[in-house]
Amino acid sequence: MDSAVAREKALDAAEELFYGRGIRSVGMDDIRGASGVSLKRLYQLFPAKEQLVVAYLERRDVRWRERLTASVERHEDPRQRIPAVFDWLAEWFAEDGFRGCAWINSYGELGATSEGVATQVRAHKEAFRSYLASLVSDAGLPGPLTGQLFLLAEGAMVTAGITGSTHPAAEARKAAELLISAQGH
Amino acid sequence: MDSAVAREKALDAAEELFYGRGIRSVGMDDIRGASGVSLKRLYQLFPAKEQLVVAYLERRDVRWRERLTASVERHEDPRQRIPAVFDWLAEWFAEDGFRGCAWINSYGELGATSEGVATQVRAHKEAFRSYLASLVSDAGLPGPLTGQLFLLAEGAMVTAGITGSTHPAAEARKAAELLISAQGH
DNA sequence: CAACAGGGAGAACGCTCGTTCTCCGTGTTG
DNA sequence: CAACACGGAGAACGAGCGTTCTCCCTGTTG
Repeated sequence: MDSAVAREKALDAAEELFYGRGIRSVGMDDIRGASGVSLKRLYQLFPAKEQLVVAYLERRDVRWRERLTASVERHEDPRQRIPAVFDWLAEWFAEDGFRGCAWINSYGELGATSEGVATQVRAHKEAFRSYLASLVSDAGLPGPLTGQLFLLAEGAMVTAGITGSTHPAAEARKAAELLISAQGH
Repeated sequence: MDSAVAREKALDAAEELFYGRGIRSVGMDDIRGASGVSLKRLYQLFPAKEQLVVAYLERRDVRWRERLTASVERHEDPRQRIPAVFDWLAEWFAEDGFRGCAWINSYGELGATSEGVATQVRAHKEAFRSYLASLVSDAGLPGPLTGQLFLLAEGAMVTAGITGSTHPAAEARKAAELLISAQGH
């Protein structure tokens, strides 16, 4: 088995297990069992568990933002792209096995003890925020709206994760529209 | 040492350590060391670690909501009470050792594996939401505003926790005011 | 064929941790 | 004083886990 393939299999298993059960409750042996990648190979690819965790967060970040932008950019009109963010959140919340935001969860679990994890989480949130900023700017809306939309999105993710409902996405979308029409020129 | 006193000391230590470092990274022996309550006594008071965790979240919930309401209710005018929620969040975020919302963090860490913790978290968030609902209703504002304010507050807590800044509270307050004037009659 | 590099299975190691147990000292009660 | 309940200190136990090591098989190279 190719080294790149083993790496992907390991990350697939890591993503499913870490996201579904939390990071500390998943052992390296669980990763081996779920991925079929031997411990020896796992430790060649990721010399310590923390590096596997960071790699999991990194790959998920890339994919998550790709999915978001692909969905949002189906709309040509920059004014429609902001509500589309919340529509995509609703789709995400409805997925099987949704358990909240992987980065918020990881931060709650390891933010205080793992610098690598904390850094990944901050980078992901910063990237999301700056994507929102670009949407706000492209729509000709005032910059301070960005932070407000960001808070609504974060609140929706947390609340959907805790309650298991998709409704926060619609609530946040509605609030976003009101904020836009209150502040758009 | 009185049993009630030992219980409070144990909970004091639990609160400081669990909140500051995460729950799984704190051992019962750490609690003993920080509280001065022997292991024997700890296990008399809380037959398993999970029960100590739940008791920590319960006591913190009561105190957190007391502090919030005490601060909010210094304002007589029901219209001023909603912004006051966000002002109090700003004070909370500025406290030494602030590391985000204890319930969101606990949920990220243990929500998937501990039913007791998940239940506590949902109860706390439900209580907070229904307090907001009462403020909205007392101010004569439309019910759907509640969910929007709730999302702003949750987003602010998460973001303040991750970034270490108090600014999300002010952003959320500003957004809340705009939503109120957009929807107030 | 001979030598060897690579990798798999899984045992082993060392540490942490939740929980329980042992031993001992102290204070109280009759 | 005698008997005993209570609680503290900390050892002990058993499980889980991150990480490494051993042993063996297989395929490749000269």
